[in-house]
Amino acid sequence: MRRSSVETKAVILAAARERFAADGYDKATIRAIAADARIDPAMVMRYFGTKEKLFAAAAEFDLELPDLAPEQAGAGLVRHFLRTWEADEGLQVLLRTGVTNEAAAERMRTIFGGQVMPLVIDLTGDPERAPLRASLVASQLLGLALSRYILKFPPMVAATEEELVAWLSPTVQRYLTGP
Amino acid sequence: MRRSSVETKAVILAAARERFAADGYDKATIRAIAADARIDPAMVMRYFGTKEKLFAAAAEFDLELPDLAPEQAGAGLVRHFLRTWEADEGLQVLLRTGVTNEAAAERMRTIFGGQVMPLVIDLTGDPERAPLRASLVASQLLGLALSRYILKFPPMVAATEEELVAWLSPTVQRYLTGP
DNA sequence: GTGGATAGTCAACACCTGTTGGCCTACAAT
DNA sequence: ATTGTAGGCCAACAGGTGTTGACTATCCAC
Repeated sequence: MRRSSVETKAVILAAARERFAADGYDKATIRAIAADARIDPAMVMRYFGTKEKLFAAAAEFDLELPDLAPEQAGAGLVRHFLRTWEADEGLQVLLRTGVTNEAAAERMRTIFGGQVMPLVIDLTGDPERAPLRASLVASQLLGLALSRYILKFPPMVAATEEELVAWLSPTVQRYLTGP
Repeated sequence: MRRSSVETKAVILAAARERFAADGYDKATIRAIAADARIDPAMVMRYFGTKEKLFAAAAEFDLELPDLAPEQAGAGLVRHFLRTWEADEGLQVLLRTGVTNEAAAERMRTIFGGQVMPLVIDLTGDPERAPLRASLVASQLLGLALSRYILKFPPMVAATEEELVAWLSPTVQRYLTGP
């Protein structure tokens, strides 16, 4: 079969995102990704050069935080995070591999540091405690993702979005703006 | 050199715990563990049979939750968790590999489900919501470990034990006994 | 129709993995 | 001193990994 270059590249990237998200960096082999894309492993190298570059492309990700009213920032963040996680595999890719891969961990740090911190400063006007506040928020949000989507604690899997928002919002709100 | 059988086995196990804790299951190779223990890789197989069995031995772990007064359960849990994490590599081993390994994830579920849930029932007398409460506690505690020890968010690394306890206790306390 | 570019395949490479069996070698009991 | 046992090492296996280069097949422009 013969496809256009950009089409094939997109197919490979989609397969890579799925595999990386499901298995992490090491277990997601080039051969498996190529098989998913119904293509020869050599094509993956042709289009992306190296496994690391393919990973970098697959882990492209942006939190895209919306504007949030100060008193609803906690609830808004939790809800936004849950939906982003389910809509975009990028976060899952990063978490699954960030645990054993320093480069992915670094990206995680810049994503949360770089995107949540400005929100905190905007909400509190206090740049000094903003880094810690942002990290606390990240700790709860990533703990949520870990227990619900990765480790799959049954009660977390069974909970509805609204239940989780109700339980976690006060926590996140306090980390953002509380004493 | 010649050591006693039990001695060598202990040396191997110690090296394995370190390697698994630092690198996770896949990247911690038998050869690397053997090199750390200054021994031939074949010895590892001789004493533990297989890599999976070696991992099972290295991931042996118990939370050993203490008795906690109801109104200090949150603070007590956070402090106990932090100290356990730093004293025993078992938790780190489990988290690093549970992210990409179903067997380790299962152990994680039974450890937190099986040990935190009774505490919740004891504190609240409400068995119905106990599983969700325990999972929420786990989400925050594991999120703490993830951001501080694995992803190494700088503000979380820099924070003192007391600061972290102060920030996280209200959260954990509310998950345990709050509305 | 013919040429050249471009999508795709194949087979092999060098390396690393867990795992195995045979071979030493030091010790303790006889 | 001899022997049996148990700790330890070596070399190799079979399979899987990322990566490479030569080769084929298809399309489009002329």
